[in-house]
Amino acid sequence: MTIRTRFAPSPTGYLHIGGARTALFSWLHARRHGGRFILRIEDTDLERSTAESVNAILEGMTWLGLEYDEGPFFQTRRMERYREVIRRLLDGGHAYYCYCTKEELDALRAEQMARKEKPRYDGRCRARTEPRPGVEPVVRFRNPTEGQVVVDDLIRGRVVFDNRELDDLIIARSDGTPTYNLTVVVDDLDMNITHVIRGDDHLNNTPRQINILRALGAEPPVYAHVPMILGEDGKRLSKRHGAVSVMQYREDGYLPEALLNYLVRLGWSHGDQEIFSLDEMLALFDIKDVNTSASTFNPSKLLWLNQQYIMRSPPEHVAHHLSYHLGRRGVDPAGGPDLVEVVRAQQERAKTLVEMADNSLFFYREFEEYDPKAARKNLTPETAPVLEALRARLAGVEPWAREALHQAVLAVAEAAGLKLGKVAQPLRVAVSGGPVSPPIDVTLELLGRERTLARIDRALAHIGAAAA
RNA sequence: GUCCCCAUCGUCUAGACGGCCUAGGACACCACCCUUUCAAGGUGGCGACACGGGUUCGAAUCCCGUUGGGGACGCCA
Repeated sequence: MTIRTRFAPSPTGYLHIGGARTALFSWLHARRHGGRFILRIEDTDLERSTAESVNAILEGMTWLGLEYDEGPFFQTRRMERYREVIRRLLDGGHAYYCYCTKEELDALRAEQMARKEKPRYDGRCRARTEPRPGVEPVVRFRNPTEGQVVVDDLIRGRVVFDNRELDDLIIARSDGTPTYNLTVVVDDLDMNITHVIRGDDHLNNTPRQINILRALGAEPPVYAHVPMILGEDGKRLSKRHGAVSVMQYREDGYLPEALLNYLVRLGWSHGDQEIFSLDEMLALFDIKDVNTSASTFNPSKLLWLNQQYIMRSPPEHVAHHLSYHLGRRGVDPAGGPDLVEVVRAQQERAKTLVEMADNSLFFYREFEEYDPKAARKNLTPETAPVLEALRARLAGVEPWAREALHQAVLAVAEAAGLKLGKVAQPLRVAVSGGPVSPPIDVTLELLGRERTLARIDRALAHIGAAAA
């Protein structure tokens, strides 16, 4: 039997970190076993579901590269099917109409809480045969009152629930629309899902779903409940813990592989290995090896991983992603040095693509103003002669290439009796506007003779103006 | 409150069969080295088996309890 997994988000927000990891695990499990990965949008909550969220989720999946083989399927398009199943459950005596009002239910809950009991529906409409005038009924599933439900979870092991702890959950609202626990069961069944890989928060729903499945005469799929991701305060991950939206990480200059790598290591590991290519993940990941305990999201480790990926990835790949950020800054890389070469020069000095883009702007356009501190220290009347000497020397350097440029700068330093740094730093500030850049010879090579000379002139003018 | 789940450095984690663990790696942090800036890199340091009982010749590893944390308890998903 081919393995079929699914990712089933509800479109009430963006694709977040937790969802992305669950999706990754599902995707990995399917791909590793030659199975199929299905995307299903659980949009039965009309109030909160939005088309923008659907797009955001799709966009996030695409950016991460988690391709699905089937879908996206929308639950709102399957209403007929759910109605039919509800009918069947009703006819078979597995479900019944409940005419209790919200007020009654609230009162019941309050009483139970007061008695320190677990609040749950007491089944008072189970035996009702007559409708109650003026009340549109909901449909409740008639949960078994005895026995146990055993979940043999791939991650948690055997978990046993007592049916007495469960109540008769609502499967259809008074307007006739189906609720989550019903739609999930029907869809997983219809879509032949073999492995339900989802968040830990659904573990408690599992026995109910299994009971519905049994009432329908079906065999439950295999379950794997992955532990949650918590924020640094140990609470459920949310906005206040920083970025939780996957697409925000793109905006912040992360490479999708870095995020994926970070996510796969949350709750899973393979010895001491930290870096996993997609192929390695595919070869090594086993859902059974996933941890049972929740883990805390650690932004600084993600940042480190991102830097590792920026350093280790082929420059062409990084350039591809970098051009997105350059574009956001209104820069067209075609108007300057080869972007791939710029990446090569910057690869070891950027933790994010945003940082790299910002630090590379000067290659493509005139910087607005000098970094004040760097200018104050390096563009002074004392350094003016050095810059002039550099200008004269650089004007005639042949070829305009790294080694020759290095020799030229070195020669100026020696002639002035200065250490290399004393010459290189003013030059760096002059050409880049700030105190940081790739090695000076590389920087000059990329910048080109024309721009280099023009910027030295600009720096000289700046010194003159400041002195006046 | 009730039910379910969880528990190794601040964080992510290694830890088959209990002995190889004076508990390993990574991030972060600190120091030093390298260095034309910033980085990268190198070396070292800091730092944990929640607690209490068992079982055993021997427990981070097994059992029980305590404590702590998380989740669920909706006409949300």
